[in-house]
Amino acid sequence: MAHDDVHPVSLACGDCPIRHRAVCARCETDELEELESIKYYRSFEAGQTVIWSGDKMDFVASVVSGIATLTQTLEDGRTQMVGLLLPSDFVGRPGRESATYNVSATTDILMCCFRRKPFEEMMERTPHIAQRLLQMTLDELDAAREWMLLLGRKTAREKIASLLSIVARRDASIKLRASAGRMTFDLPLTREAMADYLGLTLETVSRQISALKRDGVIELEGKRHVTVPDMDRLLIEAGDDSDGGLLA
Amino acid sequence: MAHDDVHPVSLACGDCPIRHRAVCARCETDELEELESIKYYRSFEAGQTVIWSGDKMDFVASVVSGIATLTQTLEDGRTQMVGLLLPSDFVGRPGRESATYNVSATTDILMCCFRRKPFEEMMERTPHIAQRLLQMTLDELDAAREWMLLLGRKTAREKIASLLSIVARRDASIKLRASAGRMTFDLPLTREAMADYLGLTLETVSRQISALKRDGVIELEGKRHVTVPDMDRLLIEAGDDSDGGLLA
DNA sequence: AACGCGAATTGACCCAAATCAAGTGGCAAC
DNA sequence: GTTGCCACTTGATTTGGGTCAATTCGCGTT
Repeated sequence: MAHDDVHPVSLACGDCPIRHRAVCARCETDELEELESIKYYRSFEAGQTVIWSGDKMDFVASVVSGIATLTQTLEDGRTQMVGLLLPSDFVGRPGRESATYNVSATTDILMCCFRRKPFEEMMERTPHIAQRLLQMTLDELDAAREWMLLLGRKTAREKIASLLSIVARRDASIKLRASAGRMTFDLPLTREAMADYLGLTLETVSRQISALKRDGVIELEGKRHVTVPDMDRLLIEAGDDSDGGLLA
Repeated sequence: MAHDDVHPVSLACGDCPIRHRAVCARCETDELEELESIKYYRSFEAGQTVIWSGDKMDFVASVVSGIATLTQTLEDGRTQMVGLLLPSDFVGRPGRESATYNVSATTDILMCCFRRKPFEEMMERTPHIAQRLLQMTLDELDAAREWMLLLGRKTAREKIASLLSIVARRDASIKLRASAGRMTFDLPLTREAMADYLGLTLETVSRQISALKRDGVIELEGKRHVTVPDMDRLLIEAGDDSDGGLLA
């Protein structure tokens, strides 16, 4: 309902919290200055839609803070999340006129937007940007492929355990804590969003979370706050690697 | 069983059938010459494994001819295809030591391989390569996301219809024929490979193909040769867009 | 012509997850 | 403190696709 949108704030790139992880990570000072000249900030409230699939999109952007989702829909309303956007993640595709997915804010978010045309031109001239974007895109492709394995072959219980371990791992990496043994974190998603992520119904999500709780794999405080007493146990439930991914 | 591998043939890049669609598409003559110096050909027979997930991989490559698959596996043997590699598609990730997926030849294939280290160095210096690779990777990411919608939300019948329409569309684009009305093509995959692609069992694939035949959506000649009398009908069965994707 | 073999089909049965339908619990508004 | 709303839970029932098992269909070999 609210509009917010174009933001008064103008953060200097040097002070930006995602400076070293976003699409601008490899940029030199002079390149940053050029980016500054084509950037602007927009913010959205939790629940708002950032862009509708098919809409004209005259910018690309980085998520500065908060969480957003990419979703695809069949006409009869079935929806599948195809991307989870965390701080530093990139939205939009250079060279593409219109959006191919719905983008929605899950929490309040702040986005650093670049006007598309100037950004594309700059990308042609600035290998640092194209190189970084390539790296990020390859990472996303890997994530998408892992997700495909989950969607195609895992059971509901394994899907939930996988999602929990992904959130736990991410949370640990932000807080710089080891992702082993006992862990605690908040679920940034509603049951429905989890269902859309995992290709399940929200009822099944709820039941499986209850089952994992009953079996002592997780502990719950309220609906969203999760404690994992034994991370290895959770990883086994997720069905990935028997060895908690210590190698490689 | 057979070994083939390093190929005696040395095709000049100028005469290469995938010259204008592969990772080298944007390269100038001098850049091509440099690529020539680090490239070599390898061929594999249908059914052979090109690389095992986790193996050291000291090359990246383009598929020149034939079809290969990328698959991921859970320890208990459940497998999911996560990529279908057609001529001009790229295999391997610059900057990564070892393979993350199993790559197998579905038909006999020929691959144009580049030694990884020199390729990576060249990519740093040659924006044309990084730019093209970015474009290709973004396309693959889009394909992966469409695939995720299929895996997460489509019914078995819709999955089969979607796969058939993908194959039909690709076949039409190669033969430069309109992809409307009556169409005929060969399935390049076994029932099992289709099942791995779609997150189904091979029995379900077989049953749904029989059902589509029974309902007149497709006609079969042998196991592999398919005729679609009405492409629009198939697209409706696939569940994507009610309007056969005429817009955009 | 008989054999063997892998790919595919078909049937009978079963089960995990979807669907349909009540409830519960927390919290903001009046 | 009552009302209403929304996110979530839980139960009963159905069902789509998986599992197990038997054939069948090419097709190359001898």
